[in-house]
Amino acid sequence: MGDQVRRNMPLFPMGIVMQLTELSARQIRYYEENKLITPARSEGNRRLFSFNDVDRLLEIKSLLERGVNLAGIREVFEMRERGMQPLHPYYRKEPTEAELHNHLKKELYQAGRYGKASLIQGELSRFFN
DNA sequence: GTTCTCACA
DNA sequence: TGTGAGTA
Repeated sequence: MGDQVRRNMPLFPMGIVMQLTELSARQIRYYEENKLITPARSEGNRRLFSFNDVDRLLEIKSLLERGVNLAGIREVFEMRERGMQPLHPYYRKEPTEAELHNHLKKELYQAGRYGKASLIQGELSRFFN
């Protein structure tokens, strides 16, 4: 058995994953709806999460706390799966206060010009990569 | 007892 | 996102 298959082996039920990630069942199911994770199912239709699923949930939680929305997170995972770069969230460089302020200042300016502040989060995902 | 889907005084 | 209903 390779590590790859071991990582994707369906093992944990909802309750365990909730404790491991400190996310509510509601949130976990919601992220699944958005295709951020695709846990397997038991015969009784119970979700069975793999080690990778838990890992991804922790990343989702981390990105969410940094202001990235689900669409942005989807892009992050998509890029990684397309083998663009071995970018691991923990290797990613944290933006400095100055960079962040400057970036938000520009975003808010653009948002003001077009009247859509909702673009901020989507743009943010690119900034963090 | 736990998880699932669905829906919202 | 929380929460309650009614199941499996």
